[in-house]
Amino acid sequence: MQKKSTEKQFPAVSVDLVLLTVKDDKLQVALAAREPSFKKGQDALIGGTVDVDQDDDLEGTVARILKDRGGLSDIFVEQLYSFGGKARDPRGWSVAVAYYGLIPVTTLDTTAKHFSYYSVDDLPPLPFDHAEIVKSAVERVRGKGGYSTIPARLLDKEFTLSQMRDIYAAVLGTDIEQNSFRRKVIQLGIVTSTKRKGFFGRGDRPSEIFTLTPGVVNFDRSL
Amino acid sequence: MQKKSTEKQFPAVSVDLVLLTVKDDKLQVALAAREPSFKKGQDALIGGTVDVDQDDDLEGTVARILKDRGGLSDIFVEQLYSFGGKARDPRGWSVAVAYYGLIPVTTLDTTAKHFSYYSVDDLPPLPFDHAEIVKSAVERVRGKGGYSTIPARLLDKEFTLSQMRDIYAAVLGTDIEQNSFRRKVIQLGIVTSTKRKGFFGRGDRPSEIFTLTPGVVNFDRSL
DNA sequence: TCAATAGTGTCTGTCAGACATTATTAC
DNA sequence: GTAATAATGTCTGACAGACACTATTGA
Repeated sequence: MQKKSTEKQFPAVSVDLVLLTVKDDKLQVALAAREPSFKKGQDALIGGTVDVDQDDDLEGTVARILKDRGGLSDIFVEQLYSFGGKARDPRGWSVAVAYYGLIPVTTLDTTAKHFSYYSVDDLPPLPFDHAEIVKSAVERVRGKGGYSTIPARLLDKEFTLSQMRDIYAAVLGTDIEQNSFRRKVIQLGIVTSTKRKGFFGRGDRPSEIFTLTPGVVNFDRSL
Repeated sequence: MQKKSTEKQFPAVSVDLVLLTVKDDKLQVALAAREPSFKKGQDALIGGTVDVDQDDDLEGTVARILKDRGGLSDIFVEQLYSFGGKARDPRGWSVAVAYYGLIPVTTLDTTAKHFSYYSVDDLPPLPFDHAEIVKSAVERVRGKGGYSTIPARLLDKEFTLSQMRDIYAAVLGTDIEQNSFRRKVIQLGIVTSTKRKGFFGRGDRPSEIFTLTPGVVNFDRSL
């Protein structure tokens, strides 16, 4: 669509990722020091501009950024919202397509070394409208968390129901009754037993190890 | 962010609106004949490119388009999803920030004259990825419809509970039990009685006239 | 009177929350 | 044995769905 200099001007388009994990039983966001000259060095959302030559689509931009900035691939991400206007960046009209991603803390510990982590309830000052973007992401995850398997993306592939419950409690910020949780995730087929037992939990008694049942993402009943 | 000709190229950014209404007890989408030279005249989503000089932000773009194309203002709209990539428009990399809007059919009848209406379950061929965008919008409205007052935006300010139930049934595509619906919307304070009665419904017996209670948007229980 | 829609009363099965109880390990 | 966590049993109140019933109008 871009042709001559008489052509219409388009806004700058970037992708920003709210990368979330659960660390110390709290929902935390991974931030990275900015690399562009503007506000260089300040902790901000992991992001970058769309590259129309390299990227096939917006998801491609997200994947490229995750690879470049953190050496990460195959991360669960979902589009959040697009923020666009002339005021959000002093350099001019811009559009940020925001995504959020969920990643087990074990994956972050073994790969991405360059991130800083902050509890989502206690953020440092962030540039542009990044604070608002984080807030939206947390709202979305907390909102959908009660009736979807999205928070389970913060777990390793194999997990115990105690671990799963802890993750849900951390994401939702509430206590969850043990038996209700068990009944539900088992009855609705959300998890599948591996028939093996292990000590992944924190207890003395070994617990059954589960995996997510493929394909189950939403459930009607609430937690 | 745009400076010299050595500057990075950005994708074209446009806004597309899925304008929905309930007509003949069916959820329908309003389409307009395209004005740009490319595919001119074909029915497509109501949309246009962001104008960095005229528009303050994306919502401003939506408002301008609604005004220009249909003479409409103060319409309920909500951002849906952003579609971006190099393949969706043969002219090159583009980003469409999609919105959906809900409007009472009475408003459309008295103002916007230039739209065509199609049942969302029986769409004509649409350019670009507009069919996919409509599908997303319908999924979103159906999904959120069961536990939010969003479908009520398809009603006039004053309405009877029968009308409201008809709208919800049309949006969700299901029958809704009369008494459950009444109990719920009244108990949860979703509607407020005007204490007046009228014949807005389709029956012989006059029915109580309600308005939406301001501020109530989501409810925990399902329909 | 009847037809049509508005509105109410009530039963029942399901389920989340609460909480008590039993099971299996480490020490 | 005790401490700790895993897993199960069971009661209860809330509520959605179903459906019968009453109320108020036009014709």
